[in-house]
Amino acid sequence: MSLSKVITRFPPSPTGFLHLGRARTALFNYIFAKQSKGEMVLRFEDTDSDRSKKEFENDMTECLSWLGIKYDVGPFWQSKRTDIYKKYLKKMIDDGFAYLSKEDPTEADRAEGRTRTEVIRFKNPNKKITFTDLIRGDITFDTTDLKDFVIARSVNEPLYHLAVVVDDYEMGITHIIRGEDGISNTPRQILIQEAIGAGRPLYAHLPLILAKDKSKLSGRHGAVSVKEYREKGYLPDALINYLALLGWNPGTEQEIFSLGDLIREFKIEGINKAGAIFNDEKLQWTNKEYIRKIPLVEQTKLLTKWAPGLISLNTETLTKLTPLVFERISIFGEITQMFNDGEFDYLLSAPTYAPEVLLWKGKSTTEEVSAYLSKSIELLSSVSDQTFDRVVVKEAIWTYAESVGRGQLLWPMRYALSGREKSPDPFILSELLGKTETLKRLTHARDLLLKK
RNA sequence: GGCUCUAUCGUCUAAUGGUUAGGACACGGCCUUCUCAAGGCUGGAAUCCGGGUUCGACUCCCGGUAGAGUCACCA
Repeated sequence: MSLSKVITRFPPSPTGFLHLGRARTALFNYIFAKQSKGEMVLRFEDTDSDRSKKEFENDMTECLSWLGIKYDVGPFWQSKRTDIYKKYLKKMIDDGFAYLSKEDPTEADRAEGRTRTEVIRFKNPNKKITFTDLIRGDITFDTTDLKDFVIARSVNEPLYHLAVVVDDYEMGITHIIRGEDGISNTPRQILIQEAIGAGRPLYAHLPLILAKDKSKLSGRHGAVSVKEYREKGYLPDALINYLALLGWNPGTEQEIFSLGDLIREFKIEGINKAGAIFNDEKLQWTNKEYIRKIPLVEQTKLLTKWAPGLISLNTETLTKLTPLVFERISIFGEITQMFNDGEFDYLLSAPTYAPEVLLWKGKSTTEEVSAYLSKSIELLSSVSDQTFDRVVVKEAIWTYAESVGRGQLLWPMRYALSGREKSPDPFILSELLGKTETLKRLTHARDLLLKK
């Protein structure tokens, strides 16, 4: 039992937008730190100045905050810590753990612009290293295969492994929770730890998030950044929920977890060993579960946010429309899609259509349908416009509709109101449009048939 | 290729020596129904292969096979 406080870290290199795999790593680090009453450090590993961009740093900070993943310490920038690395580098050289190595650039090196003639290499003791992974158990490597690897271009230009080890040591990191692709980096880093006299943190290597082809999920697989999922209209809580369950489960049949639930119930031993394929459909289902729990007023705001063209509708209509939309979408982007597909056009203006479409399955004649419409107009006219809602409208025409065959009336009625083959039912449409507009559209349809 | 990791329905997973191998997503069918959804009911679908250990292996051991990760003066 260690008495020291748990300190985890999330060390992205700002060379791209925050992607799902890294977000999940951050999530596990955060959850683990929180449930241990510990802290998480944020550190930008930007020693590669060519590839690191401020834009990506900002994206990472924003997405983390959007997801609700908070860091307690930092952020740190490795590019600002050169002096610290320099100190360790010099000591390692003095102690004989590293040395200046004369390099003779090969043809390939020259092609890649490596013309440096001196670098700092680690003096490999060539031994076997065994470390315990919290998820996988003992893992042994023979470091001989690593040769005398380069740890810095010069004392002022440290490379990844050196910077990581020094930082983890200086920042008091107790647990390194990272992706499985970090396993092969571990022996190198342990070697450096031993050289600088740092203790060994505990390791936990998470299974990778895989694409459909079972390879590591990456940019070439399409949308993989948190930013893109945010823009598609996913909820942060749903993304968190899905990501957490990809590779971890509580052993119960519970599928929905808030961040708080996760902090409470997470057990690092419950993490799986095998990589997991990222499945958009399950994510969508998860998102849908969350979307449904949003209060109506909030949903209505969301509706106009994702379909600004609806803003001209009055509040009452929007409020009635909201549940109709939310019962069929999984992500907010579908609202925009529906709007662009014209699914709400009937609310904004009277539809236009060819009169023939009013004949249900072609089983009735123009004369019959116009008569059905005339009768329904007559029936609806007697309904008070104060109580013109879906229940009353249904009551008013139901008996008649049954007598002529429901579809014979309901189909042309719905089509006359919406101008679409797929839409809410005619009763809801009537309520949405109001008595005046409903009668106007039905009359128009009837006249269209008579003229024919 | 070397090293390392992994292996239960199509996918995410439960079952840590004894279950008709469970759940979720997805898919099929039925009900409801003027359409599209939603909802209810329901169905099909898995322990990679071969040896052990054991009264008994999804589970433990060994060997295959397959997949993945990693092998930079990137991180």
